[in-house]
Amino acid sequence: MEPLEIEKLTIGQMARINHVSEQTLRLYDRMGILKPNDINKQTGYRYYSIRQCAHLDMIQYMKSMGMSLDMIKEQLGKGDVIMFREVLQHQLRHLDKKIKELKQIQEAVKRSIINYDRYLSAPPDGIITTEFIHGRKIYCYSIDFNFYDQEIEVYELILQKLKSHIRLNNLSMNAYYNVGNIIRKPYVEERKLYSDEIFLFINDDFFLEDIEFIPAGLYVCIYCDSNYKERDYTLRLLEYIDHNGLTVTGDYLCEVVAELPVFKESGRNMYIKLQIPVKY
Amino acid sequence: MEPLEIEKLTIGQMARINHVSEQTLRLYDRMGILKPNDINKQTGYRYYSIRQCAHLDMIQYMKSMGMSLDMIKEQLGKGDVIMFREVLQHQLRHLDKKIKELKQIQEAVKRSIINYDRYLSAPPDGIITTEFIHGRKIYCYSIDFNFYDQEIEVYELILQKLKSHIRLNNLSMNAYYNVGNIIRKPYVEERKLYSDEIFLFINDDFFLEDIEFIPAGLYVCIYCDSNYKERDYTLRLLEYIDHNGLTVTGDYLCEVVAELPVFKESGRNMYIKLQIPVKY
DNA sequence: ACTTTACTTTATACTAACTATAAGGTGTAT
DNA sequence: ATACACCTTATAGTTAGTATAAAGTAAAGT
Repeated sequence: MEPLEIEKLTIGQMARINHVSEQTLRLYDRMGILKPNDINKQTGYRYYSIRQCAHLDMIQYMKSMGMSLDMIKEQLGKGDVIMFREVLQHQLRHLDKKIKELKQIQEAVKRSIINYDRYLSAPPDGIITTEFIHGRKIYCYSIDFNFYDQEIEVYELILQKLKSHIRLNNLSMNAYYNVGNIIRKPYVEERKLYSDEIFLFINDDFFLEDIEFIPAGLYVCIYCDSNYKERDYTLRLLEYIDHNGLTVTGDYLCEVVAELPVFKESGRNMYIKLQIPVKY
Repeated sequence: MEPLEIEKLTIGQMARINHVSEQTLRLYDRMGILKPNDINKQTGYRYYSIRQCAHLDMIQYMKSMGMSLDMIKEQLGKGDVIMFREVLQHQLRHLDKKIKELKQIQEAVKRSIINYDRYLSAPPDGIITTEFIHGRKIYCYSIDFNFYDQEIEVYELILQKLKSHIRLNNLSMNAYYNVGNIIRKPYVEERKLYSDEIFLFINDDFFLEDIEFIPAGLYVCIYCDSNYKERDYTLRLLEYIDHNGLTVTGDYLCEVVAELPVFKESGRNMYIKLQIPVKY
């Protein structure tokens, strides 16, 4: 360790022992947060006193609690002890909020990875499978026309509406990517493509009114790599049911398995799973 | 809701339905992240297709997971599906680290508030009290000279060394503000001010080797609003012990109760509590 | 057709808390 | 005397936008 002259630390020494950069110290000087003890009028060299480390410590401590330099300057300049406590309390609430936000994001990333793996291991496009699917909870959102009467572009408008709805009702955006549409059992039985609802899958810990439960059971499914094909594939699924003499036992669901990164800007690029509950 | 021409959304409409600002869309255009579908050569007006909402969604989704715009541009441009999963995994670890950091800061703020309250309710400077104090854990750090032989300015140098030590050993900076110095029992019994160790109080959940346990017991204490007075007040405490015929039962501790915001840049401004365990 | 209003364009500057660089002056050791 | 480490200021870059100005355009009302 270099020998230090305790009352005349150069900017470099001050920076080194406090683990900040010289530029940072110059910035603090210019901002009036920490002025050097002494400045040589001729050369402009800054000289700090070792005692100023305490001040710098305080700055770093306040900074570590998420305060801005302006706030710090204000607090240090004012010196109101009671006020300082309030600032700390406020900081505490702020941190709480931030941690919650990050945790939500983390949940979203985790679910995204799961979806991704589901996509990678999913049967190829166009294949009809019979699967046992566990019970799920969904939140339905009504639209004022038949989804299948419209051009596929209208899908975007519906999504926008749903997003606004979620925003307005302060619902968590977490579930957003697990969206789908539903055809109620009577229409399925009539072989009629009629849907005026879209839905979101809901996590168990995400509580909300108006949640519907989709029971576990056997489903015939078909996977599909573009929502332009949905209509066609749904008809295939219904044909399969008729051909095999199955009985429809509930609502049809079109579930988005994965929304893929859109590489070309030409529209949604998704892998969807069309499913109808049946019994033999 | 205004009527929208699905294939020719102006920048304002596009901004509104996606809840971003027009400037943001212009920025994305300039950065090449999201180019409008069509630009009028004469007027320069940007026109977006409703299908581009999907692209914007993806951008916001990736952003919500903490990716920078540059990363997003790279990912969208490259279109590597497997790579995307890795990016998500990386993001997950990154978020974990950030959450941990925030929690640590939160702990620090909480302790700071407690210290503050302790300070506000503490007896005034110079008063000698007798207190029962609970058991505590400390981490000691040796220095190579007698603390009391030095000018008080050397305290700063010791703190710097301690900070470096903590940093080098990857210890949590959490405990930093609860620092103090210790005089071992034999020296106290000899009424000699000799200390070559400083210590940090350690939370229960902060595990580490070389932790010492300071037992619970009765202490005579004196509070002190400046470390310039420590020597003097320690002598007063020893006099008090002699005068009342008490027996010293352990090490002397000088504990920093609160490090106050340093309002003037003239040095540390702290409230300390000097304490010696005794029996009658 | 004319005006008003709402909307669009570009360019520039600002935010926060630094970091990086250039061009030039200073301190000290050999 | 000179090499080298260090210091100075000034300027620009970073991120992901926001704010503003000055000027051009579209649409609606009259």
